[in-house]
Amino acid sequence: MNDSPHIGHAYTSLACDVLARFMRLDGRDVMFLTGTDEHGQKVQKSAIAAGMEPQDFVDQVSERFRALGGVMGYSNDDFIRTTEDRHTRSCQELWRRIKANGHIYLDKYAGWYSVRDEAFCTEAEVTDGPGGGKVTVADGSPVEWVEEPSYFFRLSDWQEPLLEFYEKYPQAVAPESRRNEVISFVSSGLNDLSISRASLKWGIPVPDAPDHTMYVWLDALTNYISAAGFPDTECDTWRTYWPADLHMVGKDILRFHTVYWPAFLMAAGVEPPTRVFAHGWWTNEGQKMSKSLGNVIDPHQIVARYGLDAVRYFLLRALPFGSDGDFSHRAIVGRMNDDLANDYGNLAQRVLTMAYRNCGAAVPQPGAFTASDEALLGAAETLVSTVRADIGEQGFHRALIHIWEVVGQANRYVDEQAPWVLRKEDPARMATVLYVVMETLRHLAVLTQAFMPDSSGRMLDQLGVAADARELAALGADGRLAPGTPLPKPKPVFPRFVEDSPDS
RNA sequence: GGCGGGGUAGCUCAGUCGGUAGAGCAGUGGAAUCAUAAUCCAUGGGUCGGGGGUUCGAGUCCCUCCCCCGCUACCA
Repeated sequence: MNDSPHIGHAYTSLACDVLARFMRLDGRDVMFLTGTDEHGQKVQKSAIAAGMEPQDFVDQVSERFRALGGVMGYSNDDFIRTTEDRHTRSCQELWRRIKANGHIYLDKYAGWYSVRDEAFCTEAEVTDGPGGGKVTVADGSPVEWVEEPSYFFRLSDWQEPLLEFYEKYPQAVAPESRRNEVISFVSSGLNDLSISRASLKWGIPVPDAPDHTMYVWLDALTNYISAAGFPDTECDTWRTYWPADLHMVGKDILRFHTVYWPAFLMAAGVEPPTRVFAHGWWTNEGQKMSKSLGNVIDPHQIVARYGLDAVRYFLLRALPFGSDGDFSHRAIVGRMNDDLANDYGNLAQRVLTMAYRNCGAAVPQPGAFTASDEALLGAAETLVSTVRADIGEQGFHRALIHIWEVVGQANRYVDEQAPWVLRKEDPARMATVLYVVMETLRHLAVLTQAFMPDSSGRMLDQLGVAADARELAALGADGRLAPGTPLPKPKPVFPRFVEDSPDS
């Protein structure tokens, strides 16, 4: 972390947030962790470039990441910084255990290091750069020659155990295509990994060898167990939450999380996390985002422009989770207006307004349900198990598609039943119809809470659903809306996005 | 070079065990008028990247070629 957060950072934690919120609504005990990794040469260089001391620099940048959580509405339980004491203790203990188990040895490193990638490179991975220096073949990052004493991790010993691990836990790397990549990489053989730098000061000192600083990825990855309480493996958080059920990462850091990290942990005798999900990257209006192009999307700006819940919805609905995607104005406006305002928001508005005006501003009293009524209610009540399964495998976009199938079904039901006709001809039947849709809306709003907490909460307010009756357990026939419950005057929940007129 | 994933309606994409192509958006026509002019219905003659093959029949299996993306390797 050496700069301000952008949409990619926001996306990673957003997915975690939706998952965490959904699990909590489902009665699960969740620990949702995020934070900042603050060590290494890259950070040190950025600090110098900014004319600051490293600590002051990371204080500032970390604060921006913490603030992002407020802007995006994250419900994280902890926020860890790798410059905290708890993390230093944890890292050094992890090192000691790996070393005590015989997996670390001292040697000399002579080779290339990419500061930008924070990775060591083989001779084959570098080439002559345009400016005369050497750069990586992969993305042209400058590399520098490093020749110094270094501690090494015997990664080469972990090829078989890792392959067995992937075999034993088929879900350990997702999506499937990433799992293939990782297995293919590990199968091709692993080299021992340099895990300390003698020439770097901004980092965690190696135990009993203070002139060495720990490799930034060994340091950074360890944050997960630091926050879980390591090395105190008797504490509640550790016993409850480790091994982690999921690490959510961008595809650029897949290897660190699925090869190095489980190997480090196994070498220390600690159980590795059971799943790592690598999500894709965003482009901006079809273009790769980069600082030099100046088209990096700032989460603050899009939230200010479109609203938080619209952004949250769009990011998770626009593409299959795991794929790359494009953020475009046209696309997000389409989702806002079509899915949110027209289909979902207007469904609520049209029905709530009728109930408010024609049923004494209260939840209507339903009569006997017809087959049509039962069909819609059944679809709504079945939804929870579908969505639970989707989210359980991080299929966020599938979950939303399934929810919106019921939104569409409800709109068709309203048109077929035509409660505005029933109002004159059969008010009792109208009350039943309105009740059925409101009960459907209750299910929809409860399920969309994880994605759009604020809007969904307002919709539940308008349905007269009590604050303590909004968990998944309240879904189904047992938790149905109580007829006679007073309703507030309906207000649109999802605003349409109206373009500024070009001549104004 | 190897491995993996793709190339399907104007756009974004679905297409299970092979049976003569689907959704959403956009467009067109209509219905309705409760509602955020929001909804609903009807309407999609696309060589399913090219070519060849298997089959009674292939986006859907096999071969080959082209293009895109990812991982990985190599460059005497």
